[in-house]
Amino acid sequence: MGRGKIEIRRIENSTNRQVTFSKRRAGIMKKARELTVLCDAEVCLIMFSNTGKFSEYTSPSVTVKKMFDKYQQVSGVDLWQSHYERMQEQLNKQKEINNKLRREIRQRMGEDLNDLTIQELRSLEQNLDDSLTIIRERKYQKITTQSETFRKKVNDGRNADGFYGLADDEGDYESTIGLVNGSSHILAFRLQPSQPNLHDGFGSYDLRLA
Amino acid sequence: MGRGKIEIRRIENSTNRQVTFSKRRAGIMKKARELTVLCDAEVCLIMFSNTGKFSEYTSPSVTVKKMFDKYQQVSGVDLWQSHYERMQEQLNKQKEINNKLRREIRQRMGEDLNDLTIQELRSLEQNLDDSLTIIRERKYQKITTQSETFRKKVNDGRNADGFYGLADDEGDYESTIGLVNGSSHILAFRLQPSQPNLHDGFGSYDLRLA
DNA sequence: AACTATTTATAAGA
DNA sequence: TTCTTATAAATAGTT
Repeated sequence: MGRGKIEIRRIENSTNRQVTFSKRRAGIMKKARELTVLCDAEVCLIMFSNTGKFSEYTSPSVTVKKMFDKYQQVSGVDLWQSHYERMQEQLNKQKEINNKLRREIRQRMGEDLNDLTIQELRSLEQNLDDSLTIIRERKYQKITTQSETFRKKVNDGRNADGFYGLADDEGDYESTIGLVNGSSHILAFRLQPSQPNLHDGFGSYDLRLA
Repeated sequence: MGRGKIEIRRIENSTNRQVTFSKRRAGIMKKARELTVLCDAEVCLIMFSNTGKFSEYTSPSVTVKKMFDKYQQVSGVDLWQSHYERMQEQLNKQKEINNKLRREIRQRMGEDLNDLTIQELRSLEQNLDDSLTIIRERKYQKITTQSETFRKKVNDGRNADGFYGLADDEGDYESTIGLVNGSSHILAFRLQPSQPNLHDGFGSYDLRLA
């Protein structure tokens, strides 16, 4: 459609090619626009010239992103795949680590011990024994500090009529603990009071489900 | 360009609209193809008809995905963002859970106890004490079973010349355990021998780094 | 960037 | 749908 017929093959003259691109780009964009309006269609046209120049037309009713999403749906091609897979892999690794940590904790609670060898059981026992020593020490240390503080407070105040020994204070704490323990939830002693939003749909903290 | 001139406005007759879509779709695709060849351009054309029928043309030198990637680069629009963010969020949640689990384990090892109240310390202590009881029980049970098996094996064989008591068997296991313990790595008792590929770049099992 | 001879696309009809 | 064809539209080559 012009002064002469042309073969559909690459235009070797660079200037000519550029000019033809401009003309035909305008033409095809007009066609896209017309198709959109006449036929109530959704059209997305993206072009890069030889020289990297970018042009696009998208029907007013949609966006490139929407067309893209739609394209994925109908074509079955998952355009995210490479991005998605990489992240999915990371996620799976995290979940795997998660499961191992959960198992670790379960074993430290005396569950899930069947696969352990006697050596491992001994090692675990020793580890727990050592930890228990440290924790007891810490507890006593804290109790002592706190009862000191309490006694000081009481003595400093106007009613210096009592003496609060270590045993009595321990008794007071005992009753407080009653609110916390008794739950069989594995993380009860730490997570339940202070971390309310742990159930996120990816894996709750119920380690028995892991 | 036809028997009569038409206005560029939605064709109300549905059949007509369909027919026109078909014809013009063929036309625009031909144009896209010609533009690709003549001008050495990259073209991506995606269309959905009124009725949801999908058609596309992509220059042979590229793919739809490449075109979209390029589109993102030049347009600045990040087409993956929403997907990416959703996954990133999941990943962060997993990491957070992981950190909590790691802390849980650290505390069960007697570390990171500073933030715990006395009640929590007591609860932890009790929990560890109970667990220890269970683990000891399991260990003795396993040792007994194993020494029974061993004794039976020896007695069943031709040299029924010895009696192996519990203490002796334990002694044997003791020496084997020597290979496992002694490591201060937190998961030594379980993970080191059987899970070699834990260091994945996202966070090693050294809980002290968490 | 305009012009215009010509080719090409397509609206309407069959 | 597909083909036909009169006519509108696009555009190659030119200025």
